[in-house]
Parts: sequence; C-alpha cells; structure tokens
Amino acid sequence: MDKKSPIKFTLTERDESVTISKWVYETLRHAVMNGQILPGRALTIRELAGILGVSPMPVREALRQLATENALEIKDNRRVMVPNMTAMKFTELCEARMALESHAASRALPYIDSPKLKTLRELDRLIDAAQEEGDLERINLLNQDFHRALYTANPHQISMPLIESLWLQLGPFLSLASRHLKEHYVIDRHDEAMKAIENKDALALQLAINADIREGIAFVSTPERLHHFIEECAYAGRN
Amino acid sequence: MDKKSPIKFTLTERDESVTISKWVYETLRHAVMNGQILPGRALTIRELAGILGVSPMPVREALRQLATENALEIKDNRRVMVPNMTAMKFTELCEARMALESHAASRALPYIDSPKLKTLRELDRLIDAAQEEGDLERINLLNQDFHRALYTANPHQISMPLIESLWLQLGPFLSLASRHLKEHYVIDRHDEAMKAIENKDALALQLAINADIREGIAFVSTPERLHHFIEECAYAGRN
DNA sequence: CTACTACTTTCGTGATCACAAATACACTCA
DNA sequence: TGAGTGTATTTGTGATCACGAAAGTAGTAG
Repeated sequence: MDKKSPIKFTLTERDESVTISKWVYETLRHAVMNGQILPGRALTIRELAGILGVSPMPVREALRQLATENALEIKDNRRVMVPNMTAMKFTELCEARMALESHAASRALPYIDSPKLKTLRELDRLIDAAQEEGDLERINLLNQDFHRALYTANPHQISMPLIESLWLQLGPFLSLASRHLKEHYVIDRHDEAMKAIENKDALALQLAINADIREGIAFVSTPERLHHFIEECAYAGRN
Repeated sequence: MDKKSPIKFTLTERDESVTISKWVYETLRHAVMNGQILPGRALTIRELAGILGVSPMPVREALRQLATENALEIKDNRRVMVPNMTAMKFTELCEARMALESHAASRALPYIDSPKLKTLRELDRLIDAAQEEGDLERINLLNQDFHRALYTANPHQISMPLIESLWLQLGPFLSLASRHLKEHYVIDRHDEAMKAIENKDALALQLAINADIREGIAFVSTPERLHHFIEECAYAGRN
C-alpha cells in the first residue's frame, strides 16, 4: 500500500487511566529513542494515527512535542522526519552528553544511599547477563536505565530531561550504525563507575561516566567509519 | 471579570506567513522566559485563546510544547501553571547553566571570527548603555542575546535548546525576585569574556561565563534572601 | 459560623470538518 | 524518450463540537 518502507514500532497496551495524547507521545518517543524509525523517513500525522488507532489530533501534539526536544524535525514543507546525522553533529552530541552526564552524576553522588546502590548493582548485573546473550536492544534499554537511575538519585535534579533529549537525537543513528556492525560488543565501564560511587569519589565517577559514553560510541570512532555510517544513514532515509 | 489576577504579556503583530501555532508558541515562550507570567498562576486554554484571539487548538499545542521543555507544568488535575521555585531547584538550575554554558562557550570559541567578534562587542556596548539607564528588562534581553550569539557561533552547536530550557525555568523566578529588589544592579562580567575570546583562551572564557552566571544571580546569593524570594514567589501564585 | 451536599459552570480531551498548500500522478508535447 | 503541465489526491492547519471530569457556588444542616 505504502510506497515508503512501512513503519514498525513497539505498541504497548494503553492504560485506560492515561490520556491518549500521553500514550501516543510516549509510544513515539520510545520508538525514536530506540531507533525504530529510521532517519530521513517522512512521518505523516494520518498514517501514524492509523497505525495507533487514534484520531490525528493526539498524534499532532505528540509530533510537536518531540520536535521541541529535537527528536524530530519539522521542515519548511511542514513535513516531519527523524533528522539526519552529520559527523560534526554527532561529535557535538557526544561532547554534550559527557559534559551534562558527568555533571549530573557528580551532583547525584551525595544522594546514593545503600538501597540505591543495590539497584545500580542489580542493573549492572542485568547488563552483564544481556551482554552474554548478545541482546543488543536489551543492553541498550538497560544501559539507559542504569544512567537514569544514577542521575535521578538526586531528588532535585533537573538535567534528566536535557540528557534524554540528547539520547533522543543519538538514538536513531546509533541504532542504525550498530545494526550494520554485528561484531560490535560493548565493554563494560560500569564497574569503574560503581567503584567510584562506593568510594564517593566524584572525580573518578565523572571520568568513568565519560569513559562509558566514549566507549559506547567507540564502534564509530574512526572518522572513516563515522562517515560510512552517515552515508548508510542517509541512504536508509531515501526509501 | 476574572477572580485571578489578569494575565498580561507582550503581544507582537502576527506575520501572515507564520502559522498561528508557531506565533502562539513563541508569544507564550517569550512571556514565560521574561517572567511576564507569575509562578503558580493557573493558565487555562480558553482564557489564553481569548487573549490571543485564536481558537483553543493552537494554545493547547503551545502549552504542551512548553511543558515538554519544562517551562510549564501540567499537574494531575490537568491544570497548567508556571512551576514554583525551590531553593534546591534554583541551585541545580544555576549549576546546570554553568556546566552547559561554559561547555557551549568553549566549543564555540574556534568559530568566533572577526565579524562575530564585532557583533559581540556591539551587544556588550548596548548592555552597558542599558545599564546606565537602569532598564532591567532591556538588560535581560540583551544579556540573552549576548550569550545566544556566543554559543550559536558554533554552526554545529546542539546545546542552545537545552540552555534555553534552563533560561525558561529560571525566568519567572528571577524576574519576580529582581522586581522586589530595586537597588539590584548587574556587574558587567562580559569584559572578561570578551578578553578571553580575543585571546582564544578557552579556559579563561569558561571561567568568565561561570562568573557571569554566578553574578547574574548574586542578588539572591544568601540563603536567607533566596528563601525570602521563594516565599514571595509562592505568595504571588496564590492570587 | 462551619462543614457537607447538590447543582451549575468551566475545563481539558479528543473526534470531525473545512480549507489551503503541498505533493503525486497522468497526460501532453517537444 | 524525457521534460513540462494540468488535474487529482493527500497533507497540515485550525475551528467547532460533544463528552466526562474537575472546580466553583449556593444552599442546608449541624
């Protein structure tokens, strides 16, 4: 039916107590962050509304919200799409991640008590398990949970939304890149972070977080590879 | 007519070429960032639609967008309001500003060429002029322009939206606080920043930006004053 | 004067519709 | 065969309406 490649993303059961708008927003947000919608793919309100089984209205609001957090791009034609990646943009996003996340980590450190430490340890263990099974998507989700749990330990924290905006912008590209790189495996830098947390060593924690971010993107570390994946990325958006 | 205090904010002429949605969004965004809507004030879609002379629909979208950048808060009652400030939140916002903005400044530094330097100097001069006239609102706007011009000199920059989200969250409180403090005057730290830029000294620039942010909020620097303004703030939201 | 209750009003939500702009498509002519 | 052109379709936009939930109001009982 569609000329364009069909869109597929995770559809969760909608809780009756939550508004349709919110459910649509969170569904689409999850799809973008986990790279289920390819960069360059044009999104239409009515098409998404049809897939989700709702009227165009909540979809419109969700798309606008995602555009304000730079997860989507509204072009001059009023077409909505997942933005394409460039080498410089990729660099800026990674650098911003390191600046923001190491800052958030060090400010969360004083609030890490024993139960929170236990939660982090459990997530670390689950990541190890998922890594042995080679379940890339699960590793990704758990990795997000680990970082989120760390930063949100600070009850007054306000940077999590900013960090998630960066994750949203990196998600589609990282997903596409890792899809073309089967042998890609993640080295676990969380052990260093855990040790720094236990020692209440803010500086060591910042270094560990930065190392973790750097390694998480190491598989595109060489400029040639980065360029290669960006072209793959641009090609994927064409059909 | 209204029991609540009337809402007043800057209404710009709407350009025909721009969509109503966008105009409404930018109007409300400007109002929040410059503290024209007090914290705690409940906003209703229909009321704003009446003031702006549009249907409720574009207002709905704008409010949702502003909520996703944490400029507004949608409570469980589905009521929309400007969030109240707390002492810890204020600290976190300022710390985040320093981390993000000093980072953005140093990454923009290599892109500052001679015409851009000239623009910055001109803005600096205008700020000085506005300071002599004691025009607080104008100082604020020009100060934003100065920082924005610096950070966006980097053509690949992606942190400006994140930084503006922080400005949006600080805007209403800072405006309210400075309104209750007539003798408040800003010490100009931009000279140090300009020198650092001319010398291409990234570290000095970061220090100057941090100092500028710190001084910009110095008038609530003591915990007692901060607490005092937060209570003023909470009171203002009640009527 | 205060606390509870029934009623009225107002609110946000979400679907539908009209309209203009943008796109896709088929057709024509070089 | 390929570029240009007209029409038909699809798109986003924005207004309106119906509905259930929340808030405000008035009246009553203690």
